[in-house]
Amino acid sequence: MAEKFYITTPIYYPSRKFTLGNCYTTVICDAVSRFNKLLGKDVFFMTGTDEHGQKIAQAAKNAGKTEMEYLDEMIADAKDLWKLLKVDYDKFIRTTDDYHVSAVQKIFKQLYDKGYIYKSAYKGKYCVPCESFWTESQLIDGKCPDCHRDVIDQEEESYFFKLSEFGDRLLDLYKNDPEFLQPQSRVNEMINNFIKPGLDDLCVTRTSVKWGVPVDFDPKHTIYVWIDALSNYITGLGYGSDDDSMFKKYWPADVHVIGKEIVRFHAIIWPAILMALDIPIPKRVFGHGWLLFGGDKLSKSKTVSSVECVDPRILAPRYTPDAVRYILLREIPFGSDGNYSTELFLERINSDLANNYGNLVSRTFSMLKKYCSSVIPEALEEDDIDTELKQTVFKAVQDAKKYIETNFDVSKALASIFEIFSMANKYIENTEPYRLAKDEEKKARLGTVLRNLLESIRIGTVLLSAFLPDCSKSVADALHIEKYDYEDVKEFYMLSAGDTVDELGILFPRLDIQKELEELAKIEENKQ
RNA sequence: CGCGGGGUAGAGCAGUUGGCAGCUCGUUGGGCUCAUAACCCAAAGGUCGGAGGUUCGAGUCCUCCCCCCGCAACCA
Repeated sequence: MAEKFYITTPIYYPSRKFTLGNCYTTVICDAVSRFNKLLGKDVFFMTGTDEHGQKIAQAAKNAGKTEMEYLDEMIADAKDLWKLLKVDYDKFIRTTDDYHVSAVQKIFKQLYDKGYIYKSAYKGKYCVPCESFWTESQLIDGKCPDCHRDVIDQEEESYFFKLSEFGDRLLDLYKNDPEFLQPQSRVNEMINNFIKPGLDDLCVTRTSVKWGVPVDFDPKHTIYVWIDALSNYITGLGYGSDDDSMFKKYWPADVHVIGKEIVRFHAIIWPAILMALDIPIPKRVFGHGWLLFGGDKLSKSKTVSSVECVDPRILAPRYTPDAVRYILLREIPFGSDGNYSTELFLERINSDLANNYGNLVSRTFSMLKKYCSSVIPEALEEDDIDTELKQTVFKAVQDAKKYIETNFDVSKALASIFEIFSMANKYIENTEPYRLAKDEEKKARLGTVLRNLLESIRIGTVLLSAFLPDCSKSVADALHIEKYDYEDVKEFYMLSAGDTVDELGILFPRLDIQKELEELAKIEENKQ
């Protein structure tokens, strides 16, 4: 039976439309998911939305809608976005789904029955008009950060989760399984900042927030974000429902991919909840860096400069979904932050997609048509230079797998694949097929060279299918590649000699960057 | 002294256990002509944030200082 692989994005909060930052996390997961499918694994990839809480209720009210009307629209938009970016998830969970709500109530009851949840009082600074609690550190000049009015000390009856009991077990977890939290630099941050000073119990219900899952045995309490949202990773598999076969099959998760801002919740609170429930903890938590936009985090809370156009809904149709996926997957180094700018995006399209990959495919197909009537030739010989090409290709194949499997390092994996195309471009220069074509006696050599090029393109393209599904499919279709399988990229000469390849258009037209920047600026102006 | 990350060529970044400072893009020059003014080769460009120290030798180890950025517990 195929090895299983369960990967998740966080569930996003739809209080605003999703940004490129949400796309980043999701596209990483999609690429890792697709790559593991390529490796033959039984993959389950889940994403979704966290739909409860004050801000959703407020956003719905502002829009003059009921919560569900508001949410259904936001979720439709989110799903359109994932479709646009070719995100091939297996399940989309909404925390308003019935099975999730009832499972969360069961989880809450289980924790309560086991003695991990108790009733007490939450003390905090309360803003009456905003109906919100704030911490000391959130206050601005001692006033409410939202409306800037005075806050009062207020107590509220609440249930608490005994997080404080799990410090030692969490330390053991990090110690015994150093791979658990990636990148590992975050482990120290967790230990020094949170565990060493001592964990406090966690307030897990609110009476002041109505839009949420009620505690079934004490309905004036609403289950607050932690237990509701984090549980999605297991309720989405049917945990706490009548049919938990998916849970049995796929849990524990192979990886939760998250942004670094929520590492704490996934490396401390979530494992503690699972420990309390006697459920195995996920194998890995990967906290990726941020897409920085002119030095700032590309978040929904900060306004994006109007000169720059960063809406994936505009970029993907204009420059292809693959191009958007490429910049997201390639530009951010493993575990740290990466810079995004429109200029960089356009330059990457030109240098990597158009010049390197697109042009390689274009010139190879063109020569094949001119010199071989588009018929795939046999490779009848092997020179040193051919061996060198093959070695580079095989190394890239291994490296791509290694980077994905050990670190989810999509950026380096993609760089490895592009090594193949760079090498193939050099190979053309060094073998000069256009010169061989002029000499009838060198026909066999010409055939070998073109065949080796086609095979390199085939291998690179199949690997690329995990990252850039559209352009790779065009190339694969033209070459009549039917199945995408990692086993097939470990060998040369898998294409059928004598088969005729199809015509293939330009994959990525070269862009005039100045002109595009001006065009995008115009689009941005018209939007306002 | 709260914790952590970072300061390396015009830009974005790599630099393993200390051993000739690298990569990509851009720039400049040359080559090729199959190709999307693409491709290939070469060159220019860095006092590795600053000051001390250890060492035969420090981007790398130690000390101090400066600058940038996150986190700091209930912000989804």
